Amino acid sequence: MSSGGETNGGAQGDRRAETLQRLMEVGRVHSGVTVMFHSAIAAKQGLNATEEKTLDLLERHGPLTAKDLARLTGLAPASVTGLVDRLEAKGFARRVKHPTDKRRVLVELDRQKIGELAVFFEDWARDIVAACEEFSTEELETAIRFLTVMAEAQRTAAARLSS
Amino acid sequence: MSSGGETNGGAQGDRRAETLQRLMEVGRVHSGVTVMFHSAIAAKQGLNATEEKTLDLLERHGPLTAKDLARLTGLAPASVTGLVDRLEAKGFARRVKHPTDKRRVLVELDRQKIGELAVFFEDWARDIVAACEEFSTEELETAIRFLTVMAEAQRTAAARLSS
DNA sequence: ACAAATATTTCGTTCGGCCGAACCAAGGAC
DNA sequence: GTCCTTGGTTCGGCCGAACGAAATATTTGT
Repeated sequence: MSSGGETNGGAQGDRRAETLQRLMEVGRVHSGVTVMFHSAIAAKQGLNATEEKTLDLLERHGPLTAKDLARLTGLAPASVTGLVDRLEAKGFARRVKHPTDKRRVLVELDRQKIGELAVFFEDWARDIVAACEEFSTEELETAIRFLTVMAEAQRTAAARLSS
Repeated sequence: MSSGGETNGGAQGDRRAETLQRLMEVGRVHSGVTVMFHSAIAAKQGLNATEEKTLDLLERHGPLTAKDLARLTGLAPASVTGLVDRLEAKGFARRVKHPTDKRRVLVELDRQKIGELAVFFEDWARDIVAACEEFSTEELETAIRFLTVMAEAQRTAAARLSS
């Protein structure tokens, strides 16, 4: 499938370089739009960046204790209390008793609420699917592979920056 | 290139549906990572969301007056003064005299500073290019097309949400 | 049983960023 | 020239969200 062969100094190399150039550019634009879309959704539900991030953490890890959240978000314990209060007030999460340790508080997503939220994505998803019609299934497979690789690269880059 | 043909009720349709399913999933992950990467960069330079957005506006529109910025960001005029003060203090933009109207203030990017900032992206860009080696040039062209289409869909979705 | 450790909340404070109102210029109309 | 409008800034106040320290509740260790 892949071409490889970097040592080619001719017209093919030029074409590839030019393609990469365009890819970076369109990738930049795509990133910008993605961020905008994301923050538009957040704004729509009255969530700030911290709350958004917390919901993502809960999505990925399942229920977490306040201490875990403090660690993962980088907030002080006292701040987590307020954060969870807000999420509860808005209906996105709730406190539940820890099964064994009564000191701890588990915070879990309100699946119901998250589900309702999916309505926002519906016409977007429809647009996406419609837009995909101009791609063959093989091309979509390529896109999947591509997005996977890019996601990984960005993840490591983000980690590098945060350290 | 494109397959079309939706009315096929057999195995091919199943495969395509399943592919779309995976595409949505990997797209979701990619979006999340993109947002993280973006905010990691912003944090690294001590920029908040508003400042980030403003730099993006200046990037896209070129120099803007304070009034324009107020309109485009949705901030009150008084807030724009503070915003531009911060951007100036951090070296990302500067006030310049309006050529004809002495009342107005043009805000323009500091290209120098933006350039220095590109250093942050360098090893990231290298990773990207390296990661692209496993794709043929045709596949990259497909990725470009795909990203372009997705960007457009997200742009309209974001606009729909914001209205 | 009691002391030390652990998890979370409460309380009081601080800080950043936004706003409205008042306040200067600097145009533009008459 | 005078007056009104327009573009920006200054000032004072406000609010959300973060913090540290102290308080509370529960578990663990001896």
